[in-house]
Amino acid sequence: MSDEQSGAGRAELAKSYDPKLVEDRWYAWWKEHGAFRAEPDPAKPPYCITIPPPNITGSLHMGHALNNTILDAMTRWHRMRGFSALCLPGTDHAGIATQNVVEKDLAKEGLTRHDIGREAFIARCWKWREQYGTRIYHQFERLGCSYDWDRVRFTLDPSYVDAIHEEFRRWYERGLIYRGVRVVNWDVRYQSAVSDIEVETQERKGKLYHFRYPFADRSGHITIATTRPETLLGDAAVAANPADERYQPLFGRMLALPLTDRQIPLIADDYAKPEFGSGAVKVTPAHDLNDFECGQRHGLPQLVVIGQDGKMTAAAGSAYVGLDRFEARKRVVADIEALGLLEKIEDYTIQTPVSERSGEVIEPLLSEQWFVDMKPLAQPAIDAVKAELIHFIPGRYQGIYLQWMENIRDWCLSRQLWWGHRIPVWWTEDAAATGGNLAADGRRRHCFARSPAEAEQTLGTANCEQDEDVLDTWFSSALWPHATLGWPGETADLAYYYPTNLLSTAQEILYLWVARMIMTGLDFIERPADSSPEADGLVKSNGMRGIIPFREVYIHATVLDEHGQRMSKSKGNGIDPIDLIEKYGADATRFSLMQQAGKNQDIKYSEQRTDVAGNFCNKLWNASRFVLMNLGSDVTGALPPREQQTAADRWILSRLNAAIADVNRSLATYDMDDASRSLYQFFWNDFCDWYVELAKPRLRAEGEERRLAGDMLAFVLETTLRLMHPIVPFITEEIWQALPQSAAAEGLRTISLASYPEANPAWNDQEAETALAVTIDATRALRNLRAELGIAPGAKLAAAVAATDGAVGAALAANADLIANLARLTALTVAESAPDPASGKWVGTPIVGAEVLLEIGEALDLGKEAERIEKELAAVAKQIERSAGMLANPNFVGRAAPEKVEEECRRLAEWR
RNA sequence: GGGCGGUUAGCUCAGUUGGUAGAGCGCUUCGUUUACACCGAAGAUGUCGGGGGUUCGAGUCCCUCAGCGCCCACCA
Repeated sequence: MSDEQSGAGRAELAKSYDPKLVEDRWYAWWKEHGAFRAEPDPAKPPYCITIPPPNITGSLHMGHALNNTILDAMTRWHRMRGFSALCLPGTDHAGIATQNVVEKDLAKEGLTRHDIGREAFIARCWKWREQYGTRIYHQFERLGCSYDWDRVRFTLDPSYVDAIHEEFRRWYERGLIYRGVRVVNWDVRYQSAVSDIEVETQERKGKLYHFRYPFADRSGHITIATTRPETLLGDAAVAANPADERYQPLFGRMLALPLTDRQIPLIADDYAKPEFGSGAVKVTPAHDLNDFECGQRHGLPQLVVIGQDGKMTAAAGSAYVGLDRFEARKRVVADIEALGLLEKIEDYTIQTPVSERSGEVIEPLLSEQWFVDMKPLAQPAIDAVKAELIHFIPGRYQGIYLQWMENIRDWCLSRQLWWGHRIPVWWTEDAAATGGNLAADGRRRHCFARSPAEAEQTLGTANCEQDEDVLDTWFSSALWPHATLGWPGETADLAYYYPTNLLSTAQEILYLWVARMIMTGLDFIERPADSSPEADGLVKSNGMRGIIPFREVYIHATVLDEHGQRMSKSKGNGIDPIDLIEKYGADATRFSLMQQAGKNQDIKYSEQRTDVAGNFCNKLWNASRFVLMNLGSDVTGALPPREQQTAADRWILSRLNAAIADVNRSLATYDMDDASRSLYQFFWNDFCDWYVELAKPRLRAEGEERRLAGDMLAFVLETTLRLMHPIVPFITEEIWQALPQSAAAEGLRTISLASYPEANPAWNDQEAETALAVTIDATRALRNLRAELGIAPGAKLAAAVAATDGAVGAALAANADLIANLARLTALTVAESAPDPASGKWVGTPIVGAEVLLEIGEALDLGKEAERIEKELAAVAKQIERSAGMLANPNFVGRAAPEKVEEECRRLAEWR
């Protein structure tokens, strides 16, 4: 950084704070000087966060802004506390999302991916990623995130491919990854399977159709109900509950399936619920998960009548083949009606599965896919959380996590896409092949291989091909914490930074991502049980300890718009954090987010809050400007010795100490709202409103007094800046650089590497707190008296404070300057002699431990004074009534804690 | 159908182990005291969603009802 930017020797700071002149400049400087670079350092404790990698298609939204501010604040906090703090950034290749944008690009040229072929398409994806995929990094920089950009990772990096291969190989060889024919969630638009957790259930208005299925011998019929008539063409049976007396005599009889020439049996299966409709349900094994399972129990045929393209297959019959599934639905209903088999149609609310990515109605479809057997992986992940090796914050998410993990189902891994990690499995139909595994069809063989050569070697034939599918994107993100640190290599980073400390994310990916990282971490990262701390993981059957990926999981709130609506592109109600940064600055944006980031489930974001946070930054700026303007060359910012401190000095140190303790405590528990509140109140109310005002006369003094006042101001301000820095990094750096203490900094001169304030019990000062409490109370009471009595602003009257409490009296006696200040702050004069209330020239009002008196003399407006006294009397009478009432209650006196009773006695005495 | 989180001033939200309800914004009235009008001073504003219980005492603990939101779930 050049001299004119360094701050030292600056003539004068601008009158109001302009983040634009500050933020980009400091970020560039931090980056250039490697302020956020982290290296394993045995002399320091490690602190590590691997940020949730945003999709390369993504741009910064409010959720990112919230989360990354939390991550950055935690990183900066630890870095300042002497940790080797690494916050590792990266992006996710986002299979479906990226493929979608690239396909849209192609569509503009009138092309589909099939026109250009797999290789060219993937090349286009890479090109797109180079052009747009790193935009979000710059946005993180705008936000002030102190990430180590030398370690940025992408889920398709060559080293990441190694990690994927290792993951796949281990699970494949253990038989956890298997090939299965199942009903999967089929996304018709992408023509790919999607996982259960990427399917969202929406309530949609639909119809419930009641059809009659005649018996094959024409001796009557059975009525069934369905919401998906087109699946009738694939029916393999009708089921009724075995306990259902209506159907008991009929089980085993055959029905003539309408619109087809097939006959299907009436079977008994308790999946049919007698109370629903007629109690009989049609069974379509290839197009419904329940029906599939039912079909397996009864050995029913699996007839696929809807194809991967969402159109009816040949198996649906010549009348329907090629029709879109929804068109076929209409046709089937019409044809059933024409046959006189339509009993009725009811309006019905259908729980409709919808693909989160495409918005298309999911088609349950029988297909062959790769799956992961999750149960053996889930168990350690359950045990580790139950053993509290991983903490959830807020704690309620532990239960939510456990409940889901205990009911986990197998994970469909394969996706029929091109952009992603291609499945490292090779197939052959070569009868001469001997290696690998025999597929279920008894014909093909498959094996794991990283390359064609490896496949050829394992299978024993060159006549083989790699699996066409790619892996679910979450298969790669599941490895994020350890893969970014170098796994499967045994790197220094992995040894030092793993397990990481914090994973903070949105609640909707608790299962999708968090749970899976826990499973992969515990499964893949192993350290000798005797050398690795118990808190890092669980001992496995092989005697090694499996290591957790992170110690704490913080689930942050969802940012909603000011009306409580989810922000979405389609509603157009989204707020762009970059717009906020442009308008109010990154610090204001961060501070307002932190103020709202408590343990709440959602945040209704209103721009007004950012505006207010901007005012706070301006206040910080101006108070700092005032301090800097009053520093002489003799001011070093060193804390004056205690005997040279005034009561106000000791008071502000006492308040500062409370704030330091509070902020540290709050950050440790992720109560970012409490931390922000403490900073705001300490700085604005204690420091600006009182301390700076009390310091003004001293700053106008000459010599030693002025220097001491300057040292105190600089000391408190500098400490406060360090205390605030994790939340508002830019403005604190800008001001800090201008303070005398920064010149003394060792190493790289930046607040981001300065030490974080720690609570110092020696600063607690009850006497100073008492002295200042009475000063503040008396000032307020006198101002109030002036206002209520309608005393003109210019009128100089005498004031006095008479202590009614010993400690208050002692504090006042010991600090004569406080009374002088009080007079200045209320524009009154100090009474020269002890006031004589009997003179009738004085009015008074009680405060805690004292009475304040104002010599009003002939200026007294009797009407206003009577009004004021009446109001005061009423308030006191109410207090007395309450205290007396409580003390007259034998139950209170007998059962309440003795100190509570005493407290009421004291109060009553005081009011009287 | 299960599970979870809210319901406190006009608005957005804090309220630690039960002991006289707080902040910011907004509102009213003053104020050009050379850090700040993105400011300062003073002030008004609450049956703490309803009902019941425990307790000397409940915004805080228990039960119940209402209403809002979120997550999970294979009922045609």
